Amino acid sequence: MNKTSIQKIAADLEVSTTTISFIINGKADKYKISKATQKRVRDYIEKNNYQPSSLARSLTTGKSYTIGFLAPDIANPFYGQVGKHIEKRLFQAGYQVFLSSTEEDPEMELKMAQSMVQRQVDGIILAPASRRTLTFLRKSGTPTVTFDRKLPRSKVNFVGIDNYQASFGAINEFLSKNKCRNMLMISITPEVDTLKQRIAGCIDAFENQGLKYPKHLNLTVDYQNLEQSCYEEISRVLEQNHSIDSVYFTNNLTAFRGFYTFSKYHRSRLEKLKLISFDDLPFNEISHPVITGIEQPKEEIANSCSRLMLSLLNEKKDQVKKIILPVQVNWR
Amino acid sequence: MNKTSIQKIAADLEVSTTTISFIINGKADKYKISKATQKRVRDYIEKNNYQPSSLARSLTTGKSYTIGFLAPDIANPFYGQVGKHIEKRLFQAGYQVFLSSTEEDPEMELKMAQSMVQRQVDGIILAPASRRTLTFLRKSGTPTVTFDRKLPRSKVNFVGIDNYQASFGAINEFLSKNKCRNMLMISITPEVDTLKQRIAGCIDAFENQGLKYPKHLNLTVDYQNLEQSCYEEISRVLEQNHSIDSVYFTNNLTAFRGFYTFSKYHRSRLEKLKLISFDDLPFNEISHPVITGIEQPKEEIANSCSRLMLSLLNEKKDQVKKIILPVQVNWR
DNA sequence: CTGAAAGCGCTAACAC
DNA sequence: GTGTTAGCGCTTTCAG
Repeated sequence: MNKTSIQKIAADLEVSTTTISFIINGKADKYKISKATQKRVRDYIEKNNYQPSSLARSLTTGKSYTIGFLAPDIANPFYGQVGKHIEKRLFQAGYQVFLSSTEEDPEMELKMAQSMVQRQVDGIILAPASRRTLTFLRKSGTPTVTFDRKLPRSKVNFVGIDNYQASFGAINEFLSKNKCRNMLMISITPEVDTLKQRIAGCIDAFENQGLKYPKHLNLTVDYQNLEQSCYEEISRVLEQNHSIDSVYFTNNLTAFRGFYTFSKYHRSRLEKLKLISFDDLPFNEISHPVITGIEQPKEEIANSCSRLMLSLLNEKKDQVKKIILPVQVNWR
Repeated sequence: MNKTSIQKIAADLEVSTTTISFIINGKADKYKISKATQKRVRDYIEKNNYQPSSLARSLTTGKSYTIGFLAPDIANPFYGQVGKHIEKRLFQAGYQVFLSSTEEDPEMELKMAQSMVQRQVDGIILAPASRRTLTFLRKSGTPTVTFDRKLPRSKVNFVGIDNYQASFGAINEFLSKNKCRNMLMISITPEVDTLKQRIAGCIDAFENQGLKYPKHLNLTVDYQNLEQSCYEEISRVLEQNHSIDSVYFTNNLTAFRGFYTFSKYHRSRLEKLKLISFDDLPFNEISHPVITGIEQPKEEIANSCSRLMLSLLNEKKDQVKKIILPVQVNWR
């Protein structure tokens, strides 16, 4: 059992705790601990499977070498990938990352953030669902990097894309390429700025083409009840409107579930539609029909978040950075 | 900044640390702290945004109320979902879960497990990639629950399915239903027992039907290089063999990537095939053709893991449990 | 080269 | 009802 402690070793080996601490932390040579002592200590550690307590260490040093990662849903391909890459990156830098899903719930998010702060994470990377969390983090003095979502007028480090521009650009080009006019747009409840931006970008792209976006085709489905809600909304619109010629899924959730609905219940309509989605799932490539995808640079986002966090941690400059990365449209 | 401590409050408010500790930990009434004092302390805490240090608390109490979760890949739908549910469950029980991806790498897995033990997690739930990690965990005395993968002859708590039986049952029924004889089987490098069991189940199902499984159709693709490897292996077999009538994807990775390969490069062949996969992705339902899925009860697995862990934590009985859950075949 | 000792923030047995 | 105090396991300054 993990009862070994630095004191015990000290007692058993009749050396002082200092000596052991130095050896464990690679300062043995610096403090010129004799090779013999070093070996004795190392052997003992090896033999007794001793694991130094990070807790105690963190308590003394004030650093825990842990980073919290909060996203709405770790099982979502986008957040999952970003999280995984960040984890890998920071692990290489000596940090352990704690991933958690907030389920898009402000209470939950705040609680988790608090819990992490209490555990003295050195920093937090998050796709914020609520401003309260951010306020809390600022007050607590925790180095924070946000990604994916930018809350209007908040002064906090950010890594992500320009949702408005990305959406505008892609839809603009889409409209030039295809003679589509009646574009169904499917979004989840757009409390988050991200989705509002994407929707606005689309509408403005229509305008830019001298068209007017048909407002009744701007659908919102319920995040908590995606399958059912998709089915109802899509069916409703299809019954009313026979001239839909294209669909814009504004994120990967609506892309999959929306496509699913069409595929299962409105297959005949599907064939004739031009499809485009924000976020690009591997699935987009082999669906029938294929779906053009606006792809976020997940790995780049993860890298930037990691780098930014590390620089925050090391350099302590509290200048706020916004890193905006380009998207890539995969036309199909 | 987070410099407030219980001592500081004590000094400022001229009460003792004990009093504050009791109030924070909900023992105020038990120890009959006066309402007035309680209020003063609570107000102070509120106002100064005081966050008690879990580190210090854990150090004293020996409990950290954290659980580690290790899986090969959090971004994989199966592990991601299981992880997410466990997280939710245990969070309700007052525990925070730390999810991490091991990338199927024994070194990495061990390192992460060690790091977690050093942080004094109260327990670890993992889909083990290597026995070393398990040995380490046993030695360290950390309550451990494994899921998904069972290492032969290891005495450790386990939650999962019977891969052999599930595979056998499904393929057996598949063979009765469909007149298939030439079944391509696609697996990733089956170092893990899980996949070996699934393969064996399939082969025995053939035998059970009085058939002999055509060994050259048992394909193995490279986990690290899935896309390329799938392409090469599948193409190679298809060139040699024109009578393939069905495909068995032995996990969700080969299911998606295998289907992808067929869809992109061998579409014409795909139409005539009967498909079945271990693990059932939402995608299976709307692919063309559809894919029958052997579905693991992800939520049940998560629940059982959580319950088992909690009972380990509370009851301290070290009797080893193996919980085997049934699968469900979604015929399509 | 090594040891003594203070202190990180909190809990809880024991005192008053 | 509230205070005192001894740890929890580690780091690190200061002595020797």
